[in-house]
Amino acid sequence: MTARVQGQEPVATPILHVDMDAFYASVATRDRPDLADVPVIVGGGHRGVVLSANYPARVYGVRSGMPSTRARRLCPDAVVIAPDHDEFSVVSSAVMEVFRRVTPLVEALSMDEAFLDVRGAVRRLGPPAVIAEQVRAVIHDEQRITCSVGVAATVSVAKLASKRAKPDGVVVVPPERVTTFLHPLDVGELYGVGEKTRASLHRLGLVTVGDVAHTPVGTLRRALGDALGTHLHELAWGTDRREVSPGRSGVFGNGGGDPERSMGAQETFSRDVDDREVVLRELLRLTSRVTTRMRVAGVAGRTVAITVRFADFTTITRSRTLSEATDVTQEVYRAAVGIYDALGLQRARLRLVGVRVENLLPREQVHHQHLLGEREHGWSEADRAMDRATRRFGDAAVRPASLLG
DNA sequence: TCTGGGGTCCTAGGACCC
DNA sequence: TCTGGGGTCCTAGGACCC
Repeated sequence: MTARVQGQEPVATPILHVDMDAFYASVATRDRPDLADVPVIVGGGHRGVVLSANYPARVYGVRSGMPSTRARRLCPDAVVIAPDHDEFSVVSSAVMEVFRRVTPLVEALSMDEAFLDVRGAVRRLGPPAVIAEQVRAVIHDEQRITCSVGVAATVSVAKLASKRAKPDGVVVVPPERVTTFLHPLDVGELYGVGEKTRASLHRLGLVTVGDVAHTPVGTLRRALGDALGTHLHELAWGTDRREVSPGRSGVFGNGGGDPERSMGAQETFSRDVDDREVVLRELLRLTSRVTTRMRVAGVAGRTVAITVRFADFTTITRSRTLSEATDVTQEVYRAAVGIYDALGLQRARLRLVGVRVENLLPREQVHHQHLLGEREHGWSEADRAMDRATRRFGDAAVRPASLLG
């Protein structure tokens, strides 16, 4: 397949997937040459998980997402560093800026990886593989961290290629070598295939990507559902046509500015909790965190959902849709408490609670039927006053009375 | 002292409407 | 005395990704 743009020669492999190597660990140690060859784990507080492990730590089997207790057992000598999220976002922004110097067609998938469509840059900068090396050199010079790049005709193949390139390399997969590249891979490598789906596929006797490719779509759809079945078959042949979309990052298909999104916050208690007052205070904290972010983003939402995780790790979510979208702390909190009380938990031991607001839309689109002077209006004013004070005096300056002390 | 926190999308069932 | 069909909204849960 070749991509064409008017006035430009076709480019066989216009898509780059750039992925930082052990991003958090690399950033955390870039000023610590003494840690270069020492196992390093970022994250992993009390009841936490590993955010990132450098390559020396990975030798011991440490992986990101692993419970920190297990990681320390595997590698007791590892240096554990607390994450500095502010620094991560600064580096992330700088890296994304490097990408945008190459092309405006950049889709950030997360802090540390992005797709680049470079078909418009080849005249200026050279073939995609050359661009890939330039990007790597610039990031290394400016940020002192390494990254790996996959180069291919499609985003899904580019993503798999960057994994193959790790660490600190480039892999180009030309169109004529796509199936040769894909088919020997384990099905678990495909984007969207996790533990459960991999197990389902294994039960069907499908172990490699090639196995999936040579299975009728109908079989896959019956086993995995319409969407996933169809999608995996495309991925297995490298025929997925999803474009790089600079707007939003979507997991499946091409989203293209879909407004249906959510914002939430959740927190694991340092010790399991069975006291209603403690839970409610936490719900208020989390709600306030979420609604503050919503007001900054200029969005409101109609559906309030809470998550409750019990001591045994079973997790439930319950939601309630309001008649009107809101960004008012007290309204979201009232809904959250209503949902919580409806659960009727009698001193159950809770590990975590969370609050999420869904069905977000731009605040301008919320039509207010509230009468002036109604209570809601007062709460909204109070929120905005809090926001202003927070901006001027910082987070600790202003908070609901029940969160004091 | 196992198992974070921020998200997205899909599925399935029930209610409700035409 | 046998059961329609969509379509949309809402809710709950599950799977997945980084």
